[in-house]
Amino acid sequence: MAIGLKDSTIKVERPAKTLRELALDKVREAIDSGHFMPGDRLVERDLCAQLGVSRTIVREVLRHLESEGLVANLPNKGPIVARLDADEARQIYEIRGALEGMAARLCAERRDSTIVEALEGALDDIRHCYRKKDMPGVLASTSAFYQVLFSKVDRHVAWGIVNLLTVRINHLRSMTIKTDNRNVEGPAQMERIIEAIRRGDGEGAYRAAMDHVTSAAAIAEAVISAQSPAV
Amino acid sequence: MAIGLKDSTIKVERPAKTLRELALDKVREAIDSGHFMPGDRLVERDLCAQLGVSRTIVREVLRHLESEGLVANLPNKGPIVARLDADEARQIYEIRGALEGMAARLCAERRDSTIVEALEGALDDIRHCYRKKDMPGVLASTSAFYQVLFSKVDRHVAWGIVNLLTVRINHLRSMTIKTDNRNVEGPAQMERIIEAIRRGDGEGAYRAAMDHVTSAAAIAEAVISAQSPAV
DNA sequence: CACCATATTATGGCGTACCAAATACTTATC
DNA sequence: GATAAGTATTTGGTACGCCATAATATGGTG
Repeated sequence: MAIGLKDSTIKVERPAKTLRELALDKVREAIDSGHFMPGDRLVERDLCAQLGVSRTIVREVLRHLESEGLVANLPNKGPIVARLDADEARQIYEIRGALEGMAARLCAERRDSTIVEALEGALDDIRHCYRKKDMPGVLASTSAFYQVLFSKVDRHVAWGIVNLLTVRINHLRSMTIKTDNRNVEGPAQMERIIEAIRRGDGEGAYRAAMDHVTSAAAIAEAVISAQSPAV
Repeated sequence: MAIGLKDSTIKVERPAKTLRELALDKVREAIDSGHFMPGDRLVERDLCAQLGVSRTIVREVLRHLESEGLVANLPNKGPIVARLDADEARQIYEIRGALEGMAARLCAERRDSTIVEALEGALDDIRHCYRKKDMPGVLASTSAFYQVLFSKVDRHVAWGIVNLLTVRINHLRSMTIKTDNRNVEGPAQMERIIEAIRRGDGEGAYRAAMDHVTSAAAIAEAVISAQSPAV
């Protein structure tokens, strides 16, 4: 397992991550864990101190996050954690719907039983995490579910984009999965995706994947409008 | 004032671009103009000299391009201009199809006559550039056409992604538009998109946009397999 | 002559110090 | 009390230096 992308060799994934990559992960993690809230200023030298790295690194990390859309840069004022408004969130969910629907369709058309098995496995993980109330686990295994969808049909570019977008709505995701009934509705929708793929119904798989994202988006919309009554 | 991220106000776009942004544009331009070829090493200190900026800037630029996928970083060897293989190009065209199809559908469903007018205008530009054999102009006005598609339904996130992907296949694009008959086939396909939008046919607009990308992808595939007989 | 160990070089990774310009915050003066 | 002047704060940008590693050259030894 964990075949990765294309290396047939048995190389160690990350022999030595650079300090920059470590710092990047830390800051990203800090943002979507809520340690840095949207709108917070990210003062370079403060980050240097907190991360224990030089300004060079911090600047590169901030640029990277900026190009990912997690950080916004106010001219002559510096970087802040990007705010996510309802409209942007809506667009992100919409794009995910289009891409995940596409992947689901391709999976259905490929008629490969290992796809169904892998998806069932991921779905089991999700249900298991829900039962244990392991919410980070739910997020991770949900991502794993979709990763199967994309990687089984070798769509790593699309998967990269979905991942990029997902980071930006991560805090919304953690709220949507805690919603009443999402623990049964979510897996049920994913089961429908699997069903459509199993019977080779591309159109049905597309719609099922789309439905899943759409309902998540609806919950997210409710959440976002509840938490910011007045922008 | 300055509500935050999206300014619908009439602010001057770039009163003062930072040096870093200038350098970023320069390098990006150098890559897709072919000044730097895929596989070329991008030695930091050389770039400093060529651009006349400090290493800090160069590094930030390289990181940015890396996250855009235009530059790849070989561990312990440094950055090179990313190679684009046929499979990746195929995936990029596929994603563009999904997103542009989505935008076209939304345009059709909105039933706004100004959309049709704007698209006709852009298409006229394209035809005009073809007549003048102004190939960079064709590329630019084709982009403008699609930008209308996305911006008229306020999908700037999707537009951003399409743009990101487009940069990576830019040299392919410049070859596809030079293909025999593309100067009549391309505009004809775009006309069909407009027609579907005009009659409010969402599904038709989706398919027409998809067709246009698909045929471009087919040409690109031919080009890429012709220019690299053996990888 | 073949081969292995040791320099040298090129380059990325990382850090420090410094300057200039813009913004925000005080303070002093009238 | 309001305004002008001065002072931090912080980014944008530069210059330089150090270390680690990989590739290449060099040289010595059997």
